[in-house]
Amino acid sequence: MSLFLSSYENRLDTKGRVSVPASFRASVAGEKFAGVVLFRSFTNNCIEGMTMSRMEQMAAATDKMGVFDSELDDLTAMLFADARQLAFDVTGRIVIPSDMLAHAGITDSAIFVGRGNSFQIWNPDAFRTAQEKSLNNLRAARPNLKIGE
Amino acid sequence: MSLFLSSYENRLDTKGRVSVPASFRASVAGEKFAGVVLFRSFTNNCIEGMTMSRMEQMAAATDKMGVFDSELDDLTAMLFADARQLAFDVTGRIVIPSDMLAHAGITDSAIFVGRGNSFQIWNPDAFRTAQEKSLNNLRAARPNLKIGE
DNA sequence: TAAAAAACCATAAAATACCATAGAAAAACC
DNA sequence: GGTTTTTCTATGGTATTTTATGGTTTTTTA
Repeated sequence: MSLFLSSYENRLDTKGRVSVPASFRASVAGEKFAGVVLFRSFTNNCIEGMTMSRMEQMAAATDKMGVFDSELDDLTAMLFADARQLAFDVTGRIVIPSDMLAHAGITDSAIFVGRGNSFQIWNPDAFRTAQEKSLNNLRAARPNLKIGE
Repeated sequence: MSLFLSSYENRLDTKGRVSVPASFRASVAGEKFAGVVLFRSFTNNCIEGMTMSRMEQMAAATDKMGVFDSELDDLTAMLFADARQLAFDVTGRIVIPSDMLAHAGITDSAIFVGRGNSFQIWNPDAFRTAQEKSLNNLRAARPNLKIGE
């Protein structure tokens, strides 16, 4: 799987269909499941997206914690119960379930935002506002990221 | 076996028949037993469900515990004595035994909840309450799940 | 033989596949 | 380098299939 990069704004049609950006589809190409897995973000009013194999990695991780371990119980409950697997149609579109659209406040168009190993889907205006805020936070905080050791 | 994802609410008819969600049936497709194994959850008022091969994995896992471990006695009693294997009918329905329905408080409709390598069956209202609680726990705890090593 | 379980049949709604097209991007060409 | 041709992408509409669900009949079993 190659990285999900850049942002693409696409329109939803009357049936809620929306094209997954071609570049994102290319990132999924080669996976055994030709589509994506979506779930509602816990932290933002947006939708989280990833490949099925990444989801399977998470399932494998929970197996290592013991079947009756309660620690990750809440997380896996939310993650798997809320997740939806959506296959691409012939032209590379998916239908985003209405509860997810509601959660993200998406109506007629959505923006797909690359996040490396995963991506997010936002209401375009909400995304731009959030980006502005992130930028201001960064300017205020001046994070001390070091690349060289 | 592919993952059990998402949640689906289905109705029970007068004979107690209920459709197993198509996507869950797809997850079972290819297994040597065309159906599911159910047992009463000991952590929640719900029903645990999985494939037969997953059940066999659990049997293998119990072998790793001490043969005269008293915990093992209780566990195997619940796991294997309580378990029922239910085959799909032609349209993909099963009849959930009445003692299990009683344990989960299910009457006229049930919600099938994906949990990755397994799934659960809940009374819909009870499930929504439990999910709400899980979400609140998550927001309070901010779990730090790492996929990459 | 009566009751329970399984197999069979039917259908409306929802999901999915199919077809078509205009514009944008990429490639080929002069 | 600029122009033409081709390919690809996003998007719209229609047709087909699948799914969930109800009811009836046949078979099993106790």
